[in-house]
Amino acid sequence: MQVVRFSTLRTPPGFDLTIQRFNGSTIHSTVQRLKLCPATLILGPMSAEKPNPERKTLDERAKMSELERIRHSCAHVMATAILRLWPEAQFAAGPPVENGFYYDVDLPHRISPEDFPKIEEEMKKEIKANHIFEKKIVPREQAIQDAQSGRLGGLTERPGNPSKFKIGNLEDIPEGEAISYYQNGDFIDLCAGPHVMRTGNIGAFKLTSVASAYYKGDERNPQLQRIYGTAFKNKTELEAYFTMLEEAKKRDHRKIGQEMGLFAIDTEYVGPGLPLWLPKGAAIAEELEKLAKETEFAAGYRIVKTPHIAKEKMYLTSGHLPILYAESMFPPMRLLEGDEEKREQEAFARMVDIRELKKKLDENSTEAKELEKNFRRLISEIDLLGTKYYLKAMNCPHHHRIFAAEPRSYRDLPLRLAEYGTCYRYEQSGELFGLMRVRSLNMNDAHIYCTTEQFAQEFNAVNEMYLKYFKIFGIEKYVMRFSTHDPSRLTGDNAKFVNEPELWKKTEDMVRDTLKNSGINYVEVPNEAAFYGPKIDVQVWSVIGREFTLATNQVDFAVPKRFGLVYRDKDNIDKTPLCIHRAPLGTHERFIGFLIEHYAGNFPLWLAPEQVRVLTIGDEAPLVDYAKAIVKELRSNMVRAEADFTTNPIKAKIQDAETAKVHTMLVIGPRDMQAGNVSLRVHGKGNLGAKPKADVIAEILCAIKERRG
RNA sequence: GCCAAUGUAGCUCAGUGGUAGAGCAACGGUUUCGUAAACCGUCGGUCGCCGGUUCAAUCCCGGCCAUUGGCUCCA
Repeated sequence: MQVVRFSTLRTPPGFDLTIQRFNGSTIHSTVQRLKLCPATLILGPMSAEKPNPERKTLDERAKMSELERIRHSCAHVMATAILRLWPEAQFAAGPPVENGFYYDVDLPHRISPEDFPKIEEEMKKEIKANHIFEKKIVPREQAIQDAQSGRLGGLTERPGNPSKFKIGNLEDIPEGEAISYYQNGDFIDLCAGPHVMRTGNIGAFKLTSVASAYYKGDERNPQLQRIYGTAFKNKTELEAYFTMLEEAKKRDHRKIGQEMGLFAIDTEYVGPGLPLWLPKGAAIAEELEKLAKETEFAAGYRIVKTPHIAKEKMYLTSGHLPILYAESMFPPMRLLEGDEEKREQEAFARMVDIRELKKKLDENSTEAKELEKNFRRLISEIDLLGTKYYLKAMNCPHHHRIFAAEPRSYRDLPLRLAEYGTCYRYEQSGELFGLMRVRSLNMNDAHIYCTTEQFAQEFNAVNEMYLKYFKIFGIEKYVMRFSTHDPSRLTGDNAKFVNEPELWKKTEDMVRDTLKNSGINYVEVPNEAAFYGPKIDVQVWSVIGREFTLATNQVDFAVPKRFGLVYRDKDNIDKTPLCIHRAPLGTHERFIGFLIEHYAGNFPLWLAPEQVRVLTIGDEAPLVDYAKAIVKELRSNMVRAEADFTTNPIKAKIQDAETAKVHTMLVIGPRDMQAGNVSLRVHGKGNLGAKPKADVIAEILCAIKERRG
């Protein structure tokens, strides 16, 4: 096994990006040919033990760049400064990260950005003192003792305030591995290094934000305050970094989406995470859908349409309910039939009575407890009344019922059912993020039912479809992630995966072989599979560096069986098909959010919300008539063309069109009209001069048809 | 969901314990102009919502909602 770290994904040249964690897991891969496009890889061996994702191996540490050492050292300096201000602070982990460093600290005082100046002041003192980062190897017993005395991650011994997180960190250090301290001035930290020579080697730094994080990334652990900062070799680089951040913010899809009028999120009337597609944004979605429909029709997919809701039984059968996926689904709506409504009202009335009675009693009395029991029984009684309907969070169960709607023969396979519909997922409020993470999802979804023999070819075809799409959009920076199951989670309280050990092995091997044989680069991530089978996700990064799954391709060997899906094989025996869930364009929301940032709003002609704007110089009637005819011709050819025939000066009209990121501007003045020309101007390319009207229109139609970048 | 910060006009943002401004946008008019902003005027806000303190709250305090930055989770 190898740990994979890679750099420079969505950061500008010269800035080192290290991704240590990948959805909570360290990236593993068994492959040697780890040339992930186009990320640079640094490989290092990994210990046989299940890794703590926070922990780097010694080998990885040895390879830390100068910049990482500066940042890591700066984290220690920050801890030193925080301790000068709040000596009781307890520290957990303080590594360098993609664009800087952080240190997790437990402290009753809530550190806010207002505290940054005084922390930075202390840090400057520590840097000015130019202390040496002194390394010391100590026996484990001494380390434990120093942690208990509060000396680790402290300036002095702190009786009664042991370094509790350092004790936990010590446990993660394998037996036999050297335990080392680093000391700068009074500050001693349990740390494997490496550091710069002296605190004075930290060139320029700045604290950036404060957040919270669970100790060791586990939500059962205490929440710590995570103080983020960044550091560079010198002030120039530090300033360049902040300039870059400002630039990145300008292409944030939320900002551009607002400016260009692509979508709106009306939290008051519609709800958080439920974007409204404005006409211009919807136009992009339509284009994506058109691309998908053309591609999929040619590849033998058939479109189906299904309702947005289904009975509870559907999801109990699929396994999404009662527990596994319940949190991610909107609560059900219930339809009461017959006398159920009456029974419900009676139960409610009784509940009110019970509450009143209970108020008069001592909470711990037997009678109160009995009433409480009755109250709960009534709740569960009500819960059982009526038929529950759920908003669908995925299309697969509906598609399974389509499979079941007719008798199937092996001759029908592979059966590829595609749907362009909306699903609804109840994402946690803190997860919502512009278009990238929403609660209503328009999916380019399909399910392929096939035999084991057909699997490899079908699975490959899906992967090729991704790559074809990515080429069209010029998406080059992505990582394919192959998620497998964790055998220890097939049964028991912590069970996450269907208990079919052999099928897991078989399908995972199939996927791995398919990937290897097709030469696709990927990383393998244990324990991240869907509950019904292994999957491949395509990971990309938003402009502010947040990671997202764009496309997905999943194997399902479990759910078709639960629905009793079968086809009659050649040997006259009924067999269960495999199912491939795939969404090469992910959801429209996320894909478009990504594309907005990818293109910085400057969409290619075929995708541009407003493809052409015709601008007249002045508003004389004959000129306007000439221009109107051009708009009409374009529109009758399905070109999204708008007109600006106002009396504003042409400079102002061009300014408006450029600001709106209109792809092609056709400027028409009296001279053009007389010659049967239009003056062509393309967004970002400036004035391309006068050309015959017919030629320009033909070229526009051609470029759209060919989806030219 | 958790931790923190933020919430002033459609947008970007000033500002104050004595019920608010600017630029852009929008609208009306003047201008008839050749490739990134012509000129004049008008409209526009229960200062996120609810409650508390106060003679008086947009400002201080509390709760809620939403957003942002993270964590956890995911397409």
